Amino acid sequence: MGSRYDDLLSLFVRRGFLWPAVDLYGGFAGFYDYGHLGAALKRKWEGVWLSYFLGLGDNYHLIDTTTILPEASLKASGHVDHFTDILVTCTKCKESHRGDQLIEAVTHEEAEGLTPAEVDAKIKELGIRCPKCKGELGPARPFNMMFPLAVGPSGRDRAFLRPETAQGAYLNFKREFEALRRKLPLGLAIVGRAYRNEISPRQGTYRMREFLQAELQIFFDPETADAEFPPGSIRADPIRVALAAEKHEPSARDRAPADLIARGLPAFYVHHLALVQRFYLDRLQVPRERFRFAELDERERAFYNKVHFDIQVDQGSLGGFKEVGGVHYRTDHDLAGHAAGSRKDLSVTIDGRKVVPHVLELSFGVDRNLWALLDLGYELSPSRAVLHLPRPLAPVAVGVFPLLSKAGLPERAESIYRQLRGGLDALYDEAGSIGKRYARMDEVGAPFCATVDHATLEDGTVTLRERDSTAQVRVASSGLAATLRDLIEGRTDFQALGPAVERN
RNA sequence: GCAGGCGUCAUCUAGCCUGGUUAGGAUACAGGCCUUCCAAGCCUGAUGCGGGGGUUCGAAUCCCCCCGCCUGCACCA
Repeated sequence: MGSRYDDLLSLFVRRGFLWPAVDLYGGFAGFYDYGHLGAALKRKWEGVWLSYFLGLGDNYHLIDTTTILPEASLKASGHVDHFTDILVTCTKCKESHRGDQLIEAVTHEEAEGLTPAEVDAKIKELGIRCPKCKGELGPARPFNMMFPLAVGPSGRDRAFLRPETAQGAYLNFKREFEALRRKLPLGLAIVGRAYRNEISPRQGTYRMREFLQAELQIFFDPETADAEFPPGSIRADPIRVALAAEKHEPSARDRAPADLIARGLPAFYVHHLALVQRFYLDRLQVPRERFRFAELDERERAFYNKVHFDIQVDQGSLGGFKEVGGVHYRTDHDLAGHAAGSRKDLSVTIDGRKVVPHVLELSFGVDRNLWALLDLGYELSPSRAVLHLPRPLAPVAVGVFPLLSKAGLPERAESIYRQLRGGLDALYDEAGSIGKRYARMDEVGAPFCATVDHATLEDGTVTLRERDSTAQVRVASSGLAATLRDLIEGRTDFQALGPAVERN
C-alpha cells in the first residue's frame, strides 16, 4: 500500500507537476505548489470545465469574487456557526472530543451552537467524563475551520478567508440578475481559491488548506425547474450511482434516470447528474467503471444541502473511490440567509410571482480532479511509463525532434518547432537517443511526437507518433499545426492520416 | 489533535543497531562521442544526511525539541 501514491508523487516532483509548498523549508502541511506542467494542466482543465459548464445554458456566466469575506456575510451563510466545533480535550488521555456530541449523547437534545462557557457548564452539570478513559475533561475551546483575519488598521473588522467560492455567487446574484435582464435560470460560475483550516491535511492534494474550486451555481425557479431541465434529453444516459444504503459496496450500478426520479429525486437534479457524468466520461475520458455518484445520507450532508451526491473517481493512489466534487441542491437556503442577514429583498418576480430562486450547485475541487486524472492516466510498467492524459489537457501537445543530431536535421526540426509553438504547446528536444526522447514525452503525457529524418529534407514529411499506440505515420510538415489541432480537438482520427510506418 | 511508523543527491536507495567512510550505488540530468525511430553503449560532470540544540576529541549514526510525510483514530463543504 502506498507505492502507487509514491510513484505518482515521484512523477509529479521529477517532471514538474506539483510538490509540497515551501519544501525548501521542510514543507507546509496542507499546501501544494504547481510546477510548469501542473500549472499548464490546471489551466487547460479550467478551460475545458468552463467551456462545458458555461455551455450548458444561454444565461450562464463566469464571475470573479473576493477571497476575503466579512464576518456578517459568513454569519448569514451559516459558516460562522456551523463551521465551528467546540472541542474538549481529556486531561488524562489527551483525546479531543466535540463538546456538543458529548452533551447530546447524554441529553439526546441538540447541543450544536453552544458557546464554550455553556459547554463547560453543561459538562460540569451532567458530570460528563472522557468517554475513552473516564478522565477529567479540560476546558472547552472553539475550533473554526475558517481562517480568521483582522482587516484594517484597527483589526476590529472581523473577516475570514472564504471557505467556499459559492458565497461569491450568492452575494452577487441580485446584481447579475439585474445586469442580465432578470432571467432565470441564471448560472454564475466561479473558479477560485478557497480556504479551510483542516485538522489533518493528508493524501496529497486531496485534503488541503488552500485549494481551487470550480463551481457553477444555477439559480432557478423551483416551480418550473423540472420543465426547465427536462429529463427527456438525458433519458438514454444510465447514471452510475451508489445510493446511501449501499455506499460501502465497492462500486456502483447504472440506473436509468427515470428510476432515480421514481426514487424521489427531483427531475431537474437527475438531469444535472447526467450532464456532470457526461463531462467526466466524454470530456475527461474517465473510464465508466471508475466513475460514480455517491449519495450522502442526512447525517453526512452539509447543513445547507437538501440533496447531495458526491462525484467520485476511483483512484489507486488514494485507495479507491474518492470525492472530486458534488452536486448539491441548496434550495433557497443561501439567498434566504443573505436576505435575512443583509435585510435586502433577494426575491425576484417571475411571471407575476415573487420567488426566492433555488440553487443547484455543481461543485468541483480542481486539485482533486487533477490528481484523479493524473492517477487514472499514469501507466507504470517495467517497459513503459506513460501518462494517458486526454489530448486537450496535455501540457505538452507535441515533441519535435531531429532523428539524429547532425546532417542538418536539428536545424530543420527547430524550424518546424518554431512554426508550431505559436499555436501549440510544442517542445524541442535533441538530447539523448530518439527512444529516450519518446520516453520523456510519454511520461509527461504529450500525445504526439514529430520527428525529422532524412526523408524530411527530401519531401518535407515528418513522422508523427501517437503516444498511446506508439504508432507512426508520415505527414507533411507544412500542414502539421492544423493536423495536430484536428487530432487534439477530435476532428481527425490518427489512423485516418495514413498507413502506419513500419518499425525497423 | 492523539497513537504508531518514517525523513540520506532530482528520484529510488546503502550506510544508522555497534559514532571515525573521500557518505556508496542505480536511475534521471548536463556536456561530449557514437547512432537512420522507441529509456542501447562509452567518456566527463554536477547535486545529498529535513531544521535547531545537546552529548562527544569526533555525529548521517546517540539524546531532546521543531517541521514534514505515511497509516489508523478523531474531524471532514
